[in-house]
Amino acid sequence: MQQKELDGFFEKFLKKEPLFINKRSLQGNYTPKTVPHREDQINQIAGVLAPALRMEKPSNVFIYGKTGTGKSLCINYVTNNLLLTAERNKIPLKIIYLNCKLKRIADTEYRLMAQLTREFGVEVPATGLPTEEIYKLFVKQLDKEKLLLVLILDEIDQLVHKTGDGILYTLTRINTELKNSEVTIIGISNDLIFVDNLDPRVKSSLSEEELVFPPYNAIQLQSILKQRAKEAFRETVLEDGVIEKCAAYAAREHGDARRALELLRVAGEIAERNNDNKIRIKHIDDAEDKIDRDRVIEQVNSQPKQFKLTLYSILNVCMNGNSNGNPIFTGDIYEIYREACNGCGLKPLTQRRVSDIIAELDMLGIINARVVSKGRYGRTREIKLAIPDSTVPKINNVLKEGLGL
DNA sequence: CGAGATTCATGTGAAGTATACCTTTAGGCTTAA
DNA sequence: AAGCCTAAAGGTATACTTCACATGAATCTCGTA
Repeated sequence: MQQKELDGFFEKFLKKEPLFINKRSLQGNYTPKTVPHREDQINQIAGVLAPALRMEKPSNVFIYGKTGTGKSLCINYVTNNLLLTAERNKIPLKIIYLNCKLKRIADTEYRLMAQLTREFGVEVPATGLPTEEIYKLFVKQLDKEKLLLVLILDEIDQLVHKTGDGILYTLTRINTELKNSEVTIIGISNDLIFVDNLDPRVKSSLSEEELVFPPYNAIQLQSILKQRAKEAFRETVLEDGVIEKCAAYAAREHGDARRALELLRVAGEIAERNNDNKIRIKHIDDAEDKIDRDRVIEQVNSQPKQFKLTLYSILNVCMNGNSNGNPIFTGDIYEIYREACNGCGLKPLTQRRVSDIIAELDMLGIINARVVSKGRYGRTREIKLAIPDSTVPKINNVLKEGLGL
């Protein structure tokens, strides 16, 4: 009986006209044929990088802009084309893109160099070797034959925040050690004031060219959405006002185009799942919830156990005791944390370390933690959840599962 | 009443430790001439 | 004697701990008006 039902379901699914023609064009890593509202930036990047085709080292570039303002997209767009031309003309050009935020991949000097070396097809151990050794290995690989390397470091501010600007210094100086090859560095940062704390030597050599990506406004977002929607959906499936609403939502959050596109895509998926033949405005609201939830859950899940446990403790303190938005403090959390450690057989870390973990959770945007002085009553972090209440229980479950509680 | 000293709870920096992993080296064993 | 394997020695990166000092506004203290 159950089987029959399922059969019917699949049959119906097949007969139904799909909403999507090409879902890919709404996905994050998709590079469209044209990038509207970013002509200036693209031209500038192209202008800077073009000398590479004559085997001259392009200037280093520094790019600022909030998330979803098209930084990665434009870089991708330009470098892809550059690479094509280079291949056609047999120019030895290599482009490496690295996101420095990725835990355990490129978040320390050693790991960054190791990852770069791996890009040349050389396996390097995750630990054990001196960083210097890896550096030499990388230089050797790079200098084996004439090559222009364009190194794109995304979210470079995170890296510097964690490990200081020593890496950038070595990287900007690497050209002096190379005989055949040359390296151009493109740094991407969300943080506009981050450069000010850099060693002046690094600063000047890294930002030979600077480029700012302003946020998209609602009108621009609309046109982007329309362009992509045309590729993604069949013609009649969008209810009036859907695009406008997506754009408005995203404009509200510093013009984040990635978010707008995701909103539209997820709304489509929800509509499809509900057997609706149109994407309606209410689907967007559902989509917004779902995206927030999924993003946080994914982020939470990729954290190490101790981070999860710390977050779990924060969640518990927030929900149980003084729930209604009252801030909570490091001390409270550490107490609960210790208890929770007993609960799941994990060895408790020191408060010192937990304090650092809380700071990192703050950096990730899962919580808001602010150092406040409470006068006579000491000094502590004031911690608030940065995730919507509706998703808290779900995340709590995810954490419990991950910790075996 | 107000200026300065005190105080609390924890932030924060530096140095040390444990662990996991790496390469090098020396010793011991096997093998083949 | 040469070749190969193994274990010890000596090294590193990373996550964490230990120690010690820094912070900064509420509160206290005490001199002065």
